[in-house]
Amino acid sequence: MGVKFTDIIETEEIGFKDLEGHSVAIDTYNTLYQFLSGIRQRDGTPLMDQDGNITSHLSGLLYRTSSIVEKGIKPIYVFDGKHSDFKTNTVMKRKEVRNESEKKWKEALDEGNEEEARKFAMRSSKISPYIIESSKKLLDLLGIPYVQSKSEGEAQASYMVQKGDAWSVASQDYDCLLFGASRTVRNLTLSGGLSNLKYMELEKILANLDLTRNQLIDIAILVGTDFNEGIKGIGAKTGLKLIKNDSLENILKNKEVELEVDPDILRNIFLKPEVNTNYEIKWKNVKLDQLTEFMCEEHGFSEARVVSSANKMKKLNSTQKSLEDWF
DNA sequence: CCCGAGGA
DNA sequence: TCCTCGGGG
Repeated sequence: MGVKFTDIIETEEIGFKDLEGHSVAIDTYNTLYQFLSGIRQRDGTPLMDQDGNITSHLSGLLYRTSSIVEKGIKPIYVFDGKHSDFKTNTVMKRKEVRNESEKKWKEALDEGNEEEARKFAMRSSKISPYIIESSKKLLDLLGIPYVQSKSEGEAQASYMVQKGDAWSVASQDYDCLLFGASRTVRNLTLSGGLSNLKYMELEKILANLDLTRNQLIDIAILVGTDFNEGIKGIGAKTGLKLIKNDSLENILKNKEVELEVDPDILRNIFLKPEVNTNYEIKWKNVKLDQLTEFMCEEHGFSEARVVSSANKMKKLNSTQKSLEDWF
């Protein structure tokens, strides 16, 4: 979900050409959730193999990854580690919504209401250990690097951009700005003939709003994040006005309200997140035999489609090889 | 969500 | 070349 900043943050329209040659650290949790909720039949049933294992995420991951590689983008997938204790409430709430939605999905199915069924099926999606493991296996076979975070995936991805190990983060959430990612790309999808890519640059956003990153974080804390509830009645616009004129501590004192967590602890979640600094980013060749074995034999995918996707992956190695040949 | 066939 | 739509696993 992330912090609700839509009302105060402008995004730039960009095209795939603007990302050509760049590496992108992808918020995997975000991406898998999109696939699991979106890739379904009309009545909400996800794609499944002959044994009943869900394959929606493998479908999405294979086709999207190969397509963005074909466009000259170099993906790095970043997986979540252990979430912060302060996120427990958010995680519990999401779990409750999932369970409720699963019930309502079944009910709608019994009533023969496909549209309703699909809506609730989408909300019932959950990322199980099987989903994670099978996704990592597919990435291995495609030769795409992935990095395991110690905490939030977005924190890790943002760190990698700060380090210069990735050019941009790809996520739907605004949280990466709080984590200090200088560049964030939204809607890194292929859907629709014309792409709907959006771009955010932290420096520009801060300059336009005339804020520091610390102030942006304080606005988020007032509005509410995955780690705290926020203050009732304060949205992005109000939060912006308040923080421009006063400190978070003073605002709270004047309003005679308290946060459930100490502000400095919340600030440090964004300013000093636990990250993995020991990772290797290397794009390798597709392991075609193992890929078809895994995707076609084990999970029932069409061989023609898998081979066609594998062919798109050659773009990565061709650009790398030509560089090696040069030196 | 993404693919690909087929029509405009 | 663009768009729609049915099916994918």
